[in-house]
Amino acid sequence: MDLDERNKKVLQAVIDSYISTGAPIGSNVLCKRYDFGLSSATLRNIMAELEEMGFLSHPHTSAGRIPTDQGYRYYIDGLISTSNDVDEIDGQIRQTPSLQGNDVKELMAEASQFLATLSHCAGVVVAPNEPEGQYKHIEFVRLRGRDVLIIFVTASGIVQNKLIELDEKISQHELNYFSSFLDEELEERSLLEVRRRLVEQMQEHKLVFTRLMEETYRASQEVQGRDSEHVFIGGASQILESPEFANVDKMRALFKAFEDKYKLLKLLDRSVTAEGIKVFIGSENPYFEVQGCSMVVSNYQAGANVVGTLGVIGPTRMQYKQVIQVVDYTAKLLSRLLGERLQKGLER
Amino acid sequence: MDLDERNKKVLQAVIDSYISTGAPIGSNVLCKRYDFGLSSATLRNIMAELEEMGFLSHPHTSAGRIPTDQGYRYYIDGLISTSNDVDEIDGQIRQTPSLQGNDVKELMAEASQFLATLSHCAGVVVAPNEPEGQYKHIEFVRLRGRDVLIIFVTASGIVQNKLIELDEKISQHELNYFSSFLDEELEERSLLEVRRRLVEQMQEHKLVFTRLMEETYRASQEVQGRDSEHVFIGGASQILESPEFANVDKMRALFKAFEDKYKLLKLLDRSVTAEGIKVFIGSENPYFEVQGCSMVVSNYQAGANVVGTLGVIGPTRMQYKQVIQVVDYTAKLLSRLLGERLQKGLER
DNA sequence: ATTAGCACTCTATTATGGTGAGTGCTAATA
DNA sequence: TATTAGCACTCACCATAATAGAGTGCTAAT
Repeated sequence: MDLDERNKKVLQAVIDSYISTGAPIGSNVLCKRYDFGLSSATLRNIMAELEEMGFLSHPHTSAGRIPTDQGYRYYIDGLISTSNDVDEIDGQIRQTPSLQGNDVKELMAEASQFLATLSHCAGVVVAPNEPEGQYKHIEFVRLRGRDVLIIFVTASGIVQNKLIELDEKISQHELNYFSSFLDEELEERSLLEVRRRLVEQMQEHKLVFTRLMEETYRASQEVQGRDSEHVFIGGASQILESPEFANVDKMRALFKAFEDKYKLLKLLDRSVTAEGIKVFIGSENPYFEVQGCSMVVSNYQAGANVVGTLGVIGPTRMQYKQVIQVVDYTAKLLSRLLGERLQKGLER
Repeated sequence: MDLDERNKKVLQAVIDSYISTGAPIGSNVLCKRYDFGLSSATLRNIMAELEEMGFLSHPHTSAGRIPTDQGYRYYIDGLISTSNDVDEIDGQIRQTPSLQGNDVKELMAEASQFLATLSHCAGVVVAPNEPEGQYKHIEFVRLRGRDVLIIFVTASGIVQNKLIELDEKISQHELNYFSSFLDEELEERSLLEVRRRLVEQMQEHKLVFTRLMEETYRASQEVQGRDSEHVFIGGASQILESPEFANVDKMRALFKAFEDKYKLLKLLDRSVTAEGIKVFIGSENPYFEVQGCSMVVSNYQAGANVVGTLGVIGPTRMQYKQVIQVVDYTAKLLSRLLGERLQKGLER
């Protein structure tokens, strides 16, 4: 399905126009606004052709053309492959305060807000999941005789805490002993190894500590858990600004979808397999039921490993050029920040 | 401004009807649906009187009556003082899964969701703030030479962590020493005392530890911090179900307001001074600009102290009876759970 | 004091016609 | 052969008008 150079230009123009005005565009306006050296009649023929091929459509007989999802797809594929232009949003990014959260969760929340502000879409960030992440420290704090607070720390500074109730009393002294034991045992291991090691240990020592080990095991799972607490949505109200969501039912559907963070999580996790920016247009995404939405997503890294996903959700008619740049920038920014944190955790 | 028994009944009926149907009610329908033993003409006179007094109003000449904010106020004041009826929502509450979060934050998020589900409004919970809360433990984890992770734990099991960079290198051994020192020094003290003590200590020891103390001080502030991270909103999309928000602009305004959690925080913190349920109707609340909203809020406790606020935000036309019961129930439930946690932390 | 009756008011709904942007087709043109 | 001018036709959109119906306020009778 390849297009003539001229047709390509016309398609581009139609989509550009539609993206910026939101109104269907007719042959006359197109002819006047862009300089094709062609008459409106010829444009009409071309547009009819593009419609035939599935790139454009008609809201009704006497309206102008609007892009179909397939049209957007063609447009964006062209965009991504040739996106070496100067950063047009550079100025905006400079003006926006950067991320500085201490806590990883804080950082994620800020990043989602950052995305939203710059893209005028809802920003979504899935918190890091590092099976290769390194164990750093475990701490047990005895509260009452049988109640113990477990604090699990990874090298990149993620802290997971958990309140449990043991079957038997245990002293703080014993807890400290056990914590040093684990620190020594698990030092420098990856979370995956940590869990394997814990299982082995549990089979050896069939003691009081078994329960503690079990819970430590759970904590190590939770630290890289994939539940709704690990999804951050910022600036959802940005979407409400766009006229395509000036419809009450659509809004409702959208916010319902946002509340089901778990689904969103699965969606984002599955969507992004390869590295780099990915764009999902309208119906292309089977998991997100809301009509007329697109997603622009990317991976981010901590050190050498891809650990999470971030992106934006907005109307299909969005400013893809800018949005792609913003998502790309944010992914790189977050990767850099996490990389730094990781460095701090690993060096000695 | 006291009402005749008969007028009271009519007002009650009008508001009941309006709350359940959402449509202005006329004298004819009122006459047929409720059994006053009065003709529609008499009701017309009464309604005109109630309007005169400011309890009812007219959308336009030939429409039925709807309650004013003042009308609601009267209605609710009567409601609260006489709310000793059987729990009508009892069944629903039993069917709804209860709160079980481990982490305090998780618990708060669950509570906001719980409120929303039962009240069909947005649920809001402000996380506990306990100046009287007790210090339990501090832990310093050395990451790289100058980077240290501070973990601050209170008796009720709240964990606050913070990543800092010192000016000088420091060994894990020194950190452990300092942590034991602080644990001994601050044991059993309230957060308020902890901060006072830290200031004193800082003046005595003008050493490397000063920076650590400073940051410990900050962590102790943050643990009872009052920033946007401490506000939990659940089920905001519930509000979208009600027809009064079927208006796009209102929706927008509402969600904008929800995103400004900081403002919401101040609003809730200020609103509730006395104990017990409070209801804010429409314009009564000067800080929340969205028109047509009411709030039902209550305090909750940890042990003997009031530590936080929770409630719901919904359309002025909400099922106050049920909602009040739900908010009351949730506040008590949360108080109980926090009380239990606190017990665990304090006993030895 | 209450009620029946009635004229009046105002919204909501439906019907109607005009307007204009845009198309598709045909015939003329380069 | 590709392009263009011209023209009839379509259809959403808007404003206006007409109608129906719910509800009121007032007056006079009970």
